Amino acid sequence: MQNKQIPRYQQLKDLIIEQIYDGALKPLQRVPSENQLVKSMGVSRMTANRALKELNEEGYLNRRAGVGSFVSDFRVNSHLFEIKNIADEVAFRGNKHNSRIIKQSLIDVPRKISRIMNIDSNEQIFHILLVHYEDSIPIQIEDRYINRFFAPNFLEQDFLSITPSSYLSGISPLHQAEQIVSAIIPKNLISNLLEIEKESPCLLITRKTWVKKEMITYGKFYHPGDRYELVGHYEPVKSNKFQKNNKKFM
Amino acid sequence: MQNKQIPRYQQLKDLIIEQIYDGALKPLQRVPSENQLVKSMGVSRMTANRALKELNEEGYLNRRAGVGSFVSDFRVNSHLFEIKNIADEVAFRGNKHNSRIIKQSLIDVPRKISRIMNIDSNEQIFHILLVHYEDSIPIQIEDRYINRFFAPNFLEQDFLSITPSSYLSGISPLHQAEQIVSAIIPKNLISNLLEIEKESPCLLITRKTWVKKEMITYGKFYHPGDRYELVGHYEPVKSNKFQKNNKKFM
DNA sequence: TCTAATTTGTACGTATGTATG
DNA sequence: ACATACATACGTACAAATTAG
Repeated sequence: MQNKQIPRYQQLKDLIIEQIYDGALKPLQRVPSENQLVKSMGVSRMTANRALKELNEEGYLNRRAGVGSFVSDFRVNSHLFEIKNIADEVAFRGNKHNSRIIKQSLIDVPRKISRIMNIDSNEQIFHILLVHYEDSIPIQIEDRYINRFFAPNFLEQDFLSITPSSYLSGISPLHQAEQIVSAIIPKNLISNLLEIEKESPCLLITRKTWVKKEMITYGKFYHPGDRYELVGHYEPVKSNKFQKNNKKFM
Repeated sequence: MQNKQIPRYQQLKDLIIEQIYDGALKPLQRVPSENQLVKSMGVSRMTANRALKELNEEGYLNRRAGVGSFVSDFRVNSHLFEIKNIADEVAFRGNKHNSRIIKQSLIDVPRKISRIMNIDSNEQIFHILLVHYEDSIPIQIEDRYINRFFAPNFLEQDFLSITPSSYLSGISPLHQAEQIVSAIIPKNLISNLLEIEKESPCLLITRKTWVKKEMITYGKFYHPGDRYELVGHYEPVKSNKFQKNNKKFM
């Protein structure tokens, strides 16, 4: 612990976050206990406690009294938990999720994608187009481009058994994400795949995700307007009950 | 400080939150300093610090070193800051917001609203229907019901100069909110007011808000699909810079 | 401009309680 | 019963920011 301007607890946090992002600390792996940090880092127990406590609140770690502190399993639910995995959502409603792969290929970067993702246009990129079903009813079309260096084994994945979102967030937790929601009348290809009338409205979610300041995926997610709703529930954190409940999602 | 099961810092927090909700502590008002709490509550400074620190992080208070701790001004931006005020959004984009009031009245509770809001159907309720414009282009229709006991002076408000959202959250901060986003083709009344083609898609946001476990408002917000987007940007809290920046919104 | 007082921010040391294995 | 680890709590100290005089 050296730097003077940055508080020690923050330096500790940054150190651990860095190791998580670098892969030195992997999901579910144990991180040093408070007392170990006291010895190895030369800080007080309260300082170590604050660092680990805040990392827990921010979703990087899970802590259990009497057990220890562990890196969160971002595959289940990342700290960016607003970004939902469609399969989990369906399962949560007690229904059966499955999917149909329309395309899964390595292609030349389309002009538009090249601009959006800032990738050279004579590079190549993974593209996937698939339909998600809830109890055999189409509920989402996923039309997504994936940086090929981020997920080199993308083509070999079986996306019938694991969703692309789940696979991708297993490689590395997201650092940033952006979602834009709009209402549209989709093109014929989309309405056919969703098995809806030609002029029916759809929710279109355009999502960008980043890892280390680099855009990793860009995708469009189409939902039938009458079969899907984005639900948001907000309440202030009033008691530590909330934090404890939250752990169920980790 | 008495109770045994609940931690003292939590009891302190609950006490202050209660006073904010009861109106004993009003927005912008000063709350006791850490040292005052040490004396009056018989807790240690660290415990008082933890309570006030967490209330700050949760948005109830604003704290400044050398100055003190103050109740947040929920009128500007509540801790449920995901619930945006349309006028602020428009202003943020550098455009001019204005609105047109179609209805502003006290009516018998419609059957459907009675069920949703759990209000006796021979009671009365406020109803407002207005169109929000961004640079004179319709951007949102607000169709909202408001519990008349919560906002007794609702009819006397001039909603051309202050939005209903802003007025309502000035009465009391929200305790809970729910938003459901869907894509629809609106009825003629709505498409006329939004000045869009008959079969154009719209984003429909259905919003419920609660204060003290009681539903205070229920409303539908219609946006032209091609003129409005819900944008969400997510990134993990990596440093305390984030918290400091957040204060700008208070 | 300087000083003192107040308030928050950070940090250390210590102690006790609770949960877990 | 015991050791380990986190949770809470008290006491103390100094630094940084701000305000009042």
